[in-house]
Amino acid sequence: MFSKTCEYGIRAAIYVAVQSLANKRAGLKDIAREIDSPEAFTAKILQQLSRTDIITSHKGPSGGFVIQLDKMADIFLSDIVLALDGDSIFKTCGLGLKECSEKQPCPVHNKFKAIRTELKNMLNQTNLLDLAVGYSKGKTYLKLN
Amino acid sequence: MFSKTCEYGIRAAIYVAVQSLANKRAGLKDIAREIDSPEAFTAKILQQLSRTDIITSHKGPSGGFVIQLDKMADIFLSDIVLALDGDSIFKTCGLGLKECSEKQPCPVHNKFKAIRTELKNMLNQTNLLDLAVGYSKGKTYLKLN
DNA sequence: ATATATTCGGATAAATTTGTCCGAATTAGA
DNA sequence: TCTAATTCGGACAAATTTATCCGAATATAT
Repeated sequence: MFSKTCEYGIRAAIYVAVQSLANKRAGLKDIAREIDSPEAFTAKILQQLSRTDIITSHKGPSGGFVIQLDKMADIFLSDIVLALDGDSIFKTCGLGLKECSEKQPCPVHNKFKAIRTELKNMLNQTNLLDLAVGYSKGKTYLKLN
Repeated sequence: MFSKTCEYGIRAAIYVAVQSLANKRAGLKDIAREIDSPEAFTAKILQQLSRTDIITSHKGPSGGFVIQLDKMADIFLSDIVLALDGDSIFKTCGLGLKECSEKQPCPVHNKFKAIRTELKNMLNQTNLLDLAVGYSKGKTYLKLN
């Protein structure tokens, strides 16, 4: 469904959000440990999320990553997916046709459209604040225990 | 969503079904041309579909690939996906957690579950016969024109 | 029987994704 | 100001997916 980049990215963003809610900066090492992801690779992903203004980074001692509290409810999964995987999951034909449209549909065009619409809606409606709160309450997990 | 292997595989299977409905064998070259796929790669995929008994192959002159007419309505997209991509799309956690379950759900577990269920249902309900008939009627396309 | 057209299967190559390494830049704190 | 902790950015490496090549096996038709 999503690339590894995107999977790690979403998990990292949730963890950063959680820490931000507690007014703490999240450092790379902590993040990688808490979401069980490769550190250097995660660093790259955090950079991307930083460049796309989803998270804020701070260099130097006691540096780390933060998500602005007032933005948190307005950052949706779709924003993260778009930043990391691009819009292919929202647009690309299920059978890989370069041109697939109402006028020239692939054999599964309409059946896929329905599911993609649901996926799109879900990603557009799920924000980081809710995900972070759920995790903080111990209801969800970001790695296996 | 699907791998290239699976995209080509579904398109190839539909084309073979179409030819089978017209009581013709579909040769590799024809298939690759008509679905716009790399020939040698498509050959590998057809082999896999043959080994998993989704299509039948015939060697030698005027050989090629066929789908039994009486099986066609009972071959579903899910069968092809399973044969080529395995069951990961049906099972794997949306955020890549190795253990993700009701007891220990990732933050998007339930939201993904709903969509995956719809996808699963769709793949389980869509058979090759219907797809082939739609294509034969000129309603759908397997490559860009 | 022989020639020919085809699929089969193994090895290999190219492209992409995933992941690592390391020095540079930055910044907080002593 | 100096040191140390951190992110940044570029180059590189490994793994996986996608794709190609070619000889072997097989079957048709002459």
